[in-house]
Amino acid sequence: MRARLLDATLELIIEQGWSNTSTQKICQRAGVSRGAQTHHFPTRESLLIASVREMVNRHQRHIDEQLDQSEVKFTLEDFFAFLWDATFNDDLLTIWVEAMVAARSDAGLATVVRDTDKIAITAMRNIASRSTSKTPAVVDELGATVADLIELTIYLLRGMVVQAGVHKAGADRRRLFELWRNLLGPSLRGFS
Amino acid sequence: MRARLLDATLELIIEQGWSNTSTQKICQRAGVSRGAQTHHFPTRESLLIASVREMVNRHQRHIDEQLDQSEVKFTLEDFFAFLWDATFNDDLLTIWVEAMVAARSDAGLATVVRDTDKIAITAMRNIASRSTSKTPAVVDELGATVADLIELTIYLLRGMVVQAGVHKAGADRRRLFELWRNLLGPSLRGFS
DNA sequence: ATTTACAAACAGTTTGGTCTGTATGTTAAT
DNA sequence: ATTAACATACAGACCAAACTGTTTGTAAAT
Repeated sequence: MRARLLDATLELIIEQGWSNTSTQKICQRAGVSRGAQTHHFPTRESLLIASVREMVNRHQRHIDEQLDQSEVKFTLEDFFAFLWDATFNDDLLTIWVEAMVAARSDAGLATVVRDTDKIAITAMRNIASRSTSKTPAVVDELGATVADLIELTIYLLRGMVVQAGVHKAGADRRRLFELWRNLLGPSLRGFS
Repeated sequence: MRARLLDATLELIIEQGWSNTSTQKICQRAGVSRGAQTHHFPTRESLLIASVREMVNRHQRHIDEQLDQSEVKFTLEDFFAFLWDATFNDDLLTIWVEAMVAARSDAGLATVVRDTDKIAITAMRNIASRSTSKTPAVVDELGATVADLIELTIYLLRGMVVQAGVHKAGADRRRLFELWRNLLGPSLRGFS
């Protein structure tokens, strides 16, 4: 029942956006009474936050499985492919951007988002470290670290997600992302 | 009176976000009766859209002035500095991101945003062409064009804006952006 | 005299949160 | 073994607030 509520919430955030996701719509879609909802989640905010947390957790578990599987061979190519998938073959980042934008004008939500965001970014770093050599220190003469490049890439993808919300066609985005990966090539060479 | 409404609208979008910007609040802040508001802008959407248009136009005028002034000396460094300013020393992009995210779940708004977005991006391209040599064709062996690099940069900045909404501190963002500029350097070398 | 600019009340809907009620346990006492 | 006390999970009505859009009214201007 909790699960049904969380699922319905995520669906609605995707379809109608953060602010158009009301508790009433959620209950209707989940086939749950409003009473049951308030029992499990006394406020709207707690429900939305819980749903986002749930999604992040699911994704995290999914990642862990995938990592445990491939164990050895995990190149930088793989890492970029992974980032792309997580961004555009999944609604994770769309929901996350919705949450971040909503958090800008909601102090309570902002603290939650801040914390989860840091966790997510360091998770990315850890994944990347599996595809690089042991010490992810300075990479090139510019003073860039692998962490920096990952952070830039994440920002880029977020910007692309915002764009994708309006311009559905994505062939060009794909090309641009590969271009970016190639631009990073020189800085990352010697690592993979 | 129209102007007062538009100003109040933009202020509220900044402070409280797109969806929390109601016509009532706008009227209250602008010191305008609700009757006057409905006279000039019959629907909420028309008012919000008009305010965004107004902001884009103001910015455009501002750009034109600045360009007419500097006329000759306008390097790529200048261009990146300009982009940074337009992004973080101005609320333009914050509002624009709010609009884009809202447009994802509002078909009517989406068409407006799409059009304005294309105009804005080509405007950026034109500005950049003032700092590059005449033919902005393929730049390097990767097949990147100047337009591609600009588009990537705009996406990056959008992602950073989303981030900035939650993490106010921006020293690190500044550093990352300069790193980005330097990464693009090799591809742009020979142009400025 | 007719259009324009503004004012203000109103209607209808939607919202989030509260409140009361009910059914199903579960524990503890006798 | 039965009863009393309490907790949990759900249902649904209710409410005050906020919202958008409409409508009616008024004053000024051309």
